[in-house]
Amino acid sequence: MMFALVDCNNFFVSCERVFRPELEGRPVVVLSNNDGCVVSRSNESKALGIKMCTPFYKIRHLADSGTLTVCSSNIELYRDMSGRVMSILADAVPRIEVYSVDEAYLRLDGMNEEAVYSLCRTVLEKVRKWVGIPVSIGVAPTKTLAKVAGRFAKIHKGYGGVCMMDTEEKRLRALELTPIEDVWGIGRRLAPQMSGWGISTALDFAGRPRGWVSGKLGVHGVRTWEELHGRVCIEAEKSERRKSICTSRSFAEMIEDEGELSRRVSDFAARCARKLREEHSAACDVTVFMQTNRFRCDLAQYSPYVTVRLDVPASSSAEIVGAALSGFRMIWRPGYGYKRAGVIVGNIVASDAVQPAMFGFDAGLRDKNDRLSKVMDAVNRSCRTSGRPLLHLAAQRSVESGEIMRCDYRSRRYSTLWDEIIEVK
DNA sequence: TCTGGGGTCCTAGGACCC
DNA sequence: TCTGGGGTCCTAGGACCC
Repeated sequence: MMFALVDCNNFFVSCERVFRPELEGRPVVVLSNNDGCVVSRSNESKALGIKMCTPFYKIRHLADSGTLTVCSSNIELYRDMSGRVMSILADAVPRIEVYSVDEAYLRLDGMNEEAVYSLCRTVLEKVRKWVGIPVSIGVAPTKTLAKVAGRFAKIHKGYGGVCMMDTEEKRLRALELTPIEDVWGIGRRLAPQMSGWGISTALDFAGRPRGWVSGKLGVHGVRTWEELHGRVCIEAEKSERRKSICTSRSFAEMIEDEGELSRRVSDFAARCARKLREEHSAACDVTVFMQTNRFRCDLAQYSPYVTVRLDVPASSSAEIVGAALSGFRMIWRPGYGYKRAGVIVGNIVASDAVQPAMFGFDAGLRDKNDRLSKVMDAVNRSCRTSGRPLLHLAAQRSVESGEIMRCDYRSRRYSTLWDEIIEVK
């Protein structure tokens, strides 16, 4: 059995470059929401020493001097581009597993090495030619090893983007050359501990006895260890249905006003409800959280959250927003400047499996709410010209209404909005 | 002045039950 | 005075991922 990990290089930056070819070869970064910090870097900006998650204000001087090109994130564009890449992959093999917006695993069973290699080359070239996105592909017997191979495909030009780990010698050599902190599953917290235990490479880790790994790191560590030995442990595909859906934002300015914050929370809740309906799901739990500015040690901190339980799983905006607002009222305290808030809906089930409640929420009202949500969804689907919904509940205030979000370096919505596409032409 | 957003899984400890 | 033990479920928090 073989897995191929297909990974889009510097994905968000590469998406921007498709529509702005003049950025090729230049240092480019894409910023997070609110132009907060760096979330994607071109190789040239990595070479400048810019780290992932660097706050933008620390590198603003590079942008001002013209050294660095900065883009605000354009999530709709990236999602659209991701879909195009994934559909090419899905056409290439019988089974793919989309792991994230910029990564997917291909299952390559029953093929010999040459066939695998040639398939990977074809995929790489098609994605590059048809979508314009450069990818790296790592092939190995397990997903963790495919990640290792993918890293080599990315950092060593000699591979031409495809690295195959198809012999025992290559596996051992690759593990020897892979720092432990670059292994999938070894994160920020574990890496320093590893070095304390005298482990600096993946090979050092793989050389420890299984029992030792189990004692120190538990089942998670054992899985990684097994996978590095070439034995498949991480196979299960993610379930179809997400287990929780979160909508949250940091605010450009701190919010102190109760009404203002509750409108944002209502909006987050309505977005969660909409996402639920899009997936034909319903949720039993609605969690509301808010946070003060954790970087301002000089200010009082307060970061409460609460989960409101619904009697019957719901997906109508009215019910989800209602639950979120009741949670909001439980935890809101005056006198703080809130920098971030959000809503998480959890305990998600299929909406067609929902049993009507015998008591509690009135069935007639529920039905009315569901129908209202359907109508709103339909109207908003057919009237989306500005990227924001036309209809919303009175309690909401759209977080993307412009005046409250910063996005000074935003690219056009090249692939997703007709008015802007027409404008480009 | 200025620091993202959205997920998953595991585990320890408490509640509860017999 | 003396106060079991084991199993299961739930939850909060931590760690990881992109």
